[in-house]
Amino acid sequence: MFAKGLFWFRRDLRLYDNAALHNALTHCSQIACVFVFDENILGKLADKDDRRITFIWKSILEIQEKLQKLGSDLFIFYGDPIDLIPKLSSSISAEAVFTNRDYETQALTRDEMVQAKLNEKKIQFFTSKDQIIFEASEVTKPDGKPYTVFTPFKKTWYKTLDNHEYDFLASYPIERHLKSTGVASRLIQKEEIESIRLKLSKPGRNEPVLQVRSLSDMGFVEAKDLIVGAGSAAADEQLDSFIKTHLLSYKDQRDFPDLRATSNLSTHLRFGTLSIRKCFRAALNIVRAQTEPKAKENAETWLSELIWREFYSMILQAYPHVQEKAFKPEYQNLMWRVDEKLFQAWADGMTGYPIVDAGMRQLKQTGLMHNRVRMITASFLTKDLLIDWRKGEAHFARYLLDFDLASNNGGWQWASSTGTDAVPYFRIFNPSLQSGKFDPEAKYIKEFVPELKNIEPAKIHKLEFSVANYPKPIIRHDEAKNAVMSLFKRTTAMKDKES
DNA sequence: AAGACATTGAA
DNA sequence: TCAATGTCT
Repeated sequence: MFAKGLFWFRRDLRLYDNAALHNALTHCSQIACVFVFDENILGKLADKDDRRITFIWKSILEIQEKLQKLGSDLFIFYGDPIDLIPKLSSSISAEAVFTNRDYETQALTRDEMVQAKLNEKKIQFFTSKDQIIFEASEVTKPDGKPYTVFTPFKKTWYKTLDNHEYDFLASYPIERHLKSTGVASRLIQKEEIESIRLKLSKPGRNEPVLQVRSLSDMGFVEAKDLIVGAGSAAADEQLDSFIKTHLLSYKDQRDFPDLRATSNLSTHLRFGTLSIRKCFRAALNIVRAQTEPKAKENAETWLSELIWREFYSMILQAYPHVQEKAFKPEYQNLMWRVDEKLFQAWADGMTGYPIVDAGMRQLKQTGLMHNRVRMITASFLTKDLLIDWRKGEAHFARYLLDFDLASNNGGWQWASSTGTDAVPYFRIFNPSLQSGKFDPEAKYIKEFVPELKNIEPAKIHKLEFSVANYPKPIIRHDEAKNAVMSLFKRTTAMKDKES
C-alpha cells in the first residue's frame, strides 16, 4: 500500500471500469489524476482544428468536472510526458504511477523512458491491460506462437473467454472508491491540487509547466463539426441506441454505407470513453437472449468485428515491424508507383470513380468513413493506382477521428495483400461491382458527390455518364488489375527462385 | 449462378 | 483437409 499515487489518463478517458485507475485506487491511500497533451504528437498535427484534439479536450473536461464534484480535480498539462510525469509525481510525493498499457512502439518507448526516470526517483511504475480483452500472449496457437489468421484466432479467443467463465469481461469497480469527499476520500482534494498547480506554474529552478485551461493554450481551436459526441456519457448513449436500433440487423445492413447501420463506436473505443469490457458484455448478453437464429447471427457478426479489433492489436504487439513494413517479407520490396498527382486525386476524391470519391470526401468532411468504403478506397489506392499502402495509411491517420494505429495498419495491410491472411489473388476489388452491390441506389454516392445527383444509379456504377466539374476515371480498372497481378506475380516468382 | 481461380495457415 | 470480408465466366 502506497501513501500517495498518480494516475495517468491516456486512451482510457472514463471514470468507470478502468483497470489502472482501479489499481491505483486500491493500492494508494490517496491519488491524483493527470492528462498530458503530448507535444511530440500534437506538434506533428497539421490542422489546428483537429477533431481528435477537440474530442479529447471535451472528454477530459467531463472527467475534470466529475472529479471536481468529488472534491478533487484533474491536472491537464501540455508538454513532454517524459519530463512532466516524473515532475508531477515528485510534486505530489507519489510513490507510484499507474497507467493503462498502450502497444504502439512510440508509446512503449515513451513509457520505458518515463519508467526509467521514475525509477531514478525511487517511484514505481505500474501498467495495466485495459484497452483490449486479451493481450498477444493470452491467445496463441497451441505451440505458443501468435496467430496470423483471423478465424482460428477468433475460435481460440472465444474458447479462452469461456475457459475463464467470462472473468475477463468483469468490470473494475471504481465507483465505490470515489464516493466520499474530504479527509476520507481516496482522491487528493482540490485545495492541495491547486497549491501544487501554483508551485508548478511558477518559474523557478525548473521550467514552469504549461497547464492547459483551454484549447487555445495549445494553439488549437475547437472543431465545430464533431459528429461523434465526446465523453463517456455520449458513448453510453451511442452503445444503447446502436443495440436498440441496429444490432439485430447488423449482419444484413452493415455493409450498406447509406443505411448508417454500423455501431459508430470506434471513436469511443479508440479514446476509451467506452469500456471494451462493457461493450462485449452488452453484445454477449444480447446474443444469448436471442431465440431467433437470424437475429443471433446478426448480433454475433458485431462481436466478430470487435474481435477483429483484438486481432489487429495482437498483430501489432506480436509483429511490431508492421508499423514500418509489410507483414509478409516477400512483399516488403514491392515496386509501388510513385505518382503524386494520382495520389492527390485519390486523397481529394477526384478519381472519377464515384464510390471511391464519395468515401474520400466523407473522410475529409466528417473525419470518418464507412468501413466497407475504407476497404474499397484502400483497394483502389493500392490495387488500381499501385500506390504504396503506407501513403494511404498516413492519409487515413491524419484525418480519421477514430484513428487507431493497430486497426488502421491492419486494414491497410489486408487491403494491399501485404498483411496477415492469405490470398492476394482474390482480393482486387472491382469498384464498379462494389458500388453496385453496396450502394445500389447511389444514395451514399450522391450525398458526398453531389455533382452526380441527377445521374441514374446504374449509369453511375458503370461509369457511363459525363458531368461538368467531375473528372473522367483516372485509370482503367481492367488494365490496372492486370498490372497489379503481374506486380505481385513477379514478386512471388522472385521468392520462388530464391527458395 | 455454380464453379474456377489457386495460395497458405491451422489443426 | 478446410477455409478465406471476391471476381469473373
